[in-house]
Amino acid sequence: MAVASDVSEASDLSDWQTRALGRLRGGGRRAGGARDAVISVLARHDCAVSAQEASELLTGEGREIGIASVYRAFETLHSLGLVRRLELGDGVARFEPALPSGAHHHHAVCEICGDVTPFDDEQLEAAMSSVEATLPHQVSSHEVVIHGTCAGCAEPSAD
Amino acid sequence: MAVASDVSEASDLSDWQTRALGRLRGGGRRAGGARDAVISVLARHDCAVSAQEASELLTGEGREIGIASVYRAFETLHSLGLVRRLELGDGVARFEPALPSGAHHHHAVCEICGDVTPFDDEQLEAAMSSVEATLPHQVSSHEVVIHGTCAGCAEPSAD
DNA sequence: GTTCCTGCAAAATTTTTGCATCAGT
DNA sequence: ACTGATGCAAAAATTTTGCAGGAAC
Repeated sequence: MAVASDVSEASDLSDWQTRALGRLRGGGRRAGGARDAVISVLARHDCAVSAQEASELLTGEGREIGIASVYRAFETLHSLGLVRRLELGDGVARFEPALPSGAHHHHAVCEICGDVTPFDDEQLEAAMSSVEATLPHQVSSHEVVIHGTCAGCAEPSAD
Repeated sequence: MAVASDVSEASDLSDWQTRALGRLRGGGRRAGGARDAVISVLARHDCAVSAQEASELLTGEGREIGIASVYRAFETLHSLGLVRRLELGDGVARFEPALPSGAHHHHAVCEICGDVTPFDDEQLEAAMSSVEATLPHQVSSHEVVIHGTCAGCAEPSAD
């Protein structure tokens, strides 16, 4: 299956949220509203959320968080390995939960509307592993970004 | 072979430079020193050059170019499909020649020293093609970024 | 009460834009 | 001369940092 949106991921995300909160507490850190809020946004959206988006989503649900706190939350989570940091080509950093299972997906970005579609593929991961084995690097992560036009934007409608 | 640095690419790059200059002339555009300078930097470096780097390289060889002109040159070349635009994870856009053959490579970035190593792999490209076929997108390009620690930085030397 | 967190504002970066000047055709 | 290219400076956008006030333990 190419598009990653299994039901199983729902519980993974719930686990992730619990784990993230636990890791923060365990590290001598405090519960702080802003950080929990950012974690909850990530847990609900899973895929590629920017600081702006997280801030707007939270504002939309009545939970207004300073943008600096959002960036700081992302930074903290990233340094703990709890989120992946992505750049999809528009000059904005995005973050998404790093699941303990190592499960992850990649992204197809529409050059017209900017829509981001997640996908995953076993053979692609296998090929990545092979390539990584040939590099002298100690690989910690990888990301694949596909650029193109999404089905909606490519539609031969009004032309 | 994993690391892309064939001798054959040298002539590809020479061709690319000629072609890029031709395309600019053909589009009613003028020769302008800044744009030619940026093209020559890309042709010589091939791999992932940022605006800052291009500017510094040119300054280093006595050819001082305004940073705005460098950005404008990249933009023009990108809109003509002559360069690929990349983001490797540090919040900076990088550009490299888009060869007419479609030949391209990907990048491994060291998280310690920031060094960028190009690589390519046929099987990886094949896997990418397969995945792309399953997407409803009209794919125009793709990029793969591997994050990790390079051999030099991983060395168990002074510890 | 102490320590960490949060938010605002200011700063630092990267990239874009306006405008007057300069260069290619 | 005309038109587009360039450079400088200002603006815009994204991200980071300083600091005072507030919250968690």
